[in-house]
Amino acid sequence: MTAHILVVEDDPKLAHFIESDLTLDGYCVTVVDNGLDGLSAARSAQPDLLILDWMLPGMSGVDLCRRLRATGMLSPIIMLTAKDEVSDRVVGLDAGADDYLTKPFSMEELLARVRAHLRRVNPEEPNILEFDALTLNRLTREVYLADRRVSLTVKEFDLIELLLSHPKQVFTRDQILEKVWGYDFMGESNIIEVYVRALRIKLEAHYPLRLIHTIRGVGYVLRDYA
Amino acid sequence: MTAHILVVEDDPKLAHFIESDLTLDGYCVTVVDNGLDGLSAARSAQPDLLILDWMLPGMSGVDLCRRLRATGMLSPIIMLTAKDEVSDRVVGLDAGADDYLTKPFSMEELLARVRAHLRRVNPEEPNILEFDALTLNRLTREVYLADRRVSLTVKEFDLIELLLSHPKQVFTRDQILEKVWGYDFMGESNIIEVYVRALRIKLEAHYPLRLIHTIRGVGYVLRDYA
DNA sequence: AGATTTACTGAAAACCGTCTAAAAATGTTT
DNA sequence: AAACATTTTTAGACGGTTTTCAGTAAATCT
Repeated sequence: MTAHILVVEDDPKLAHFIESDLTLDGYCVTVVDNGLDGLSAARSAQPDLLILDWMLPGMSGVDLCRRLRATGMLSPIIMLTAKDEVSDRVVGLDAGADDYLTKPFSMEELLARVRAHLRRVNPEEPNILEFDALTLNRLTREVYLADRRVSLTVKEFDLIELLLSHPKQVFTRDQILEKVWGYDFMGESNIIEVYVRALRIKLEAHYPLRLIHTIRGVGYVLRDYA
Repeated sequence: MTAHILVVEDDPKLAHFIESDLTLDGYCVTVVDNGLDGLSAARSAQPDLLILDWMLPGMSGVDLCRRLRATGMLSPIIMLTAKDEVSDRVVGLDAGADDYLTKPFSMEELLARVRAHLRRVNPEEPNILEFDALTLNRLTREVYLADRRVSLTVKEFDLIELLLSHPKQVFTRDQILEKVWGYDFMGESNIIEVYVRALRIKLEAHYPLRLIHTIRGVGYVLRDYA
């Protein structure tokens, strides 16, 4: 789920910066400090994105990039370099790099590019969610159940969208409260029950099967069996 | 289980804010107000994460950080500072800090970073646990025994989850009470026996082998031999 | 073997979570 | 401003879960 990023950087200080910022942004990060290790790490870990330094001991970032592309690596590659001549840039892109960042650069910039590339490869979450006879369209904010449109309020929609985003996965009350209502904590309230009931009434009015199930003491799930 | 956090902060007001917020988030928090105490507290308590103020009486946070790293402290360190010059940031990260927060900051921000760092160090546990014919899915909160779904109550689930997290490891009654019930102490009660029995009945109804074994005088184990 | 400790069993009691319906509060449209 | 829709709160009923209790069985020790 969370994207895995491989960083090949021999400057320990810079490597540490990059690692901590990427990690903070929620990525799973692996750092190695030379080209050979980069090659094997890339092959075994199958990262979703690679960040390679131009200059590396053993094998240069460009060579590493070329060899990875030659052996079928498709994930986006961002090159880091101290030089900014066009010729170098051409060499890098020619070797198969997708992007090119010249030192010094800000972490914001790196993070922005990482996000952009990952978004491109990993198309954002689908706009259509489906489960059993349920279909939800995030763009039109419409929900259909067995080809019949079900009209929902905002909160009802957000709730079913959450459940539909991970069918069969049990969501705790706290998770629901946080995702749908944005509350971190909330002293006793049965707002969730009220909305689950509203949804059930609307869904089960024209469909015989219960889809939203109560997991007593925990929360709720979307699934097609009892 | 619950992460232990050491806070070294000499401003009593800020220290109190941090302590109460972290405690509310479920962490076990220790607060000291100077570098020397911080050093000894860090060595004796082995915290999972440290929050150090940049400016401290006696020993600065940077020095403290450097000395801790020099003596093998591996836990993530978050520095708090009023300055935000890049040079300081570099000095801090250079001393071995993992992160850096400039005052004033919101508690949400601090909590988010704390969570992020702890998540990195303590990689979350697997969602699927298996042993013998038993399979437990933490996301769907379902337990299968020999391809047959076993429906469990919350406490039953939590108990089998604990046993399943370390098959063949004997759990004492106290451990079970703490992990499943959250009780630290409890005058005589046979809740555990009652729940073990409930689990055995449900599991052994369709499976011939006893998986939960009693270790007399100690507690219980999950294993496939007597 | 008998005494003593420890665990198991079955059922009742207490407790708590969820459902339900309706009213109150809030927001939106006409 | 009135009418309507949505969101949130309130309160009681219901039922499953959790816990306690008392009696029985099994293991350990003398």
